Amino acid sequence: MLDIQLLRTDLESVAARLLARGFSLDIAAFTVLEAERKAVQTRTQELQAKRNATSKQIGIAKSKGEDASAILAEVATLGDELKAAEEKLAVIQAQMQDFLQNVPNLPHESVPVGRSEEDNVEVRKVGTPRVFDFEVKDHVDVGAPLGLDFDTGAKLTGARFTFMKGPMAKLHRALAQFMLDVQTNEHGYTECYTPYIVNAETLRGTGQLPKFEADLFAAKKGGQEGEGEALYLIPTSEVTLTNTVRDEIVAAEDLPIKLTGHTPCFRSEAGSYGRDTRGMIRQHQFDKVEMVQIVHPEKSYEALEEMVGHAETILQRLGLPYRVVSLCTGDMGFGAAKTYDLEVWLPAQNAYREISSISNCEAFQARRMQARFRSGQGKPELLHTLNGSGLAVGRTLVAVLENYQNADGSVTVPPALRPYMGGLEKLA
RNA sequence: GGAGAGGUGGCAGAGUGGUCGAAUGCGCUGGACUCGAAAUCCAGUAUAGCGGUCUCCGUUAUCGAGGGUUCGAAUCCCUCCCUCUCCGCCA
Repeated sequence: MLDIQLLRTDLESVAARLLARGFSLDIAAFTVLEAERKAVQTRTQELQAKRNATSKQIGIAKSKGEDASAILAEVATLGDELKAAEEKLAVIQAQMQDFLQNVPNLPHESVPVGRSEEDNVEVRKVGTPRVFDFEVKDHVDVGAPLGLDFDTGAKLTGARFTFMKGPMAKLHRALAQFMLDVQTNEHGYTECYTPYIVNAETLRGTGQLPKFEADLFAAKKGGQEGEGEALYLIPTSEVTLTNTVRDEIVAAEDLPIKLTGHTPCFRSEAGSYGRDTRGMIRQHQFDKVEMVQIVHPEKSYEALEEMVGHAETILQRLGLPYRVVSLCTGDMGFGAAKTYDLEVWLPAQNAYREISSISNCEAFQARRMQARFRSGQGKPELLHTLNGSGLAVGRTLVAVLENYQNADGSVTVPPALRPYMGGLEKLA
């Protein structure tokens, strides 16, 4: 959520900056709503003040044993107008809230301007794609004999669910543990175990709601019909890790807060049908090791670069070639002020594919969450929040299978993972 | 799932219709005392919003959340959420 103060004072330039990311701010609607708000709020508060003052006098009169009926008659006429004004104000404020909740974050000045993926800017390329002396198979074909089973996933649940067995399941677990160990032991993140099901307020905090409900899975208690608050499966543990500071005022000394966790992620991704239908690139359920940092506003861009490095470490240790891309204004997510994607080399696709996305949301989420910090005797200030994958486990598995495949159908275990695989060097 | 008790400021805890944004204690900040410290004393100490003559003044809202009764609600009524204790069940 943007600072409404900014919209009031600098509407035109906010609109211009949002246009760069393809969002057209309804200036007229805002202006009308804001004018109405001001008039109704002022009037409402006048009436409330009058009511409060009069009621107080009634109290004083009665306590002295005086007759209060004259004052009582005076305030009696206030009721209807006050009630109408309060109701109208509530409607306007709800409309304003709804308006603000649907406006995306402002892009940072360093973000390249562009319309789509095409306009993203490559920052650096690391590692050299391996040259194969045989015809490479994609991860579906490499994985099948090793326990990567899409048919069973489809039988149990439906399309875009995967079942893994034997070496595949073990490799998957090894990857997650390796990532978690690096982030906690070497990069200073605190390991967390979080709920996989959250309430709507939590999703509003990080910006998935109200705008992106169609991308989520909802859950209800067995046998329950409609009643009760809706709960949702987390689409990423950014949601749970970031919301730990919702409605909190943390001490400045406790910053930065660095959290990590390994969780499944559930995404219905309505609208992505037809894309990446083969294999486990795009699933309704996948695992991810997430990094979240909650920092002082002045430190957030420093933290962003640092987090990109934390994610890169994983790829480097696994010996996977990748590139770092700075997303353009048109390709960034709703809450991000700046985003870097890490794209890993997939030989079967002969392309780099997204494996991590690291964003600085500045105060966008913090404002929604009322997540603040206080230094000394100062006023509470909004924090900055950052999140990034370190990394997506499923896609990393895909990358390992494709990059480490051998002519005989076996897959070499990257040395970094061997301690997690009982020293195993090859999957066959 | 059954029975009961609760949710009040940074914390503890009082307040069952009226000058209550809320006693008191602790904590914290400033000051006095002191060579300095402790102790003691004095003062201050929530958040958000709105308006203005905008380092200040005025005003509104907030006592788990939402609704209701009332001129007036922390206090009464309804719904929901959460916590605790005991029993049951379960991993």
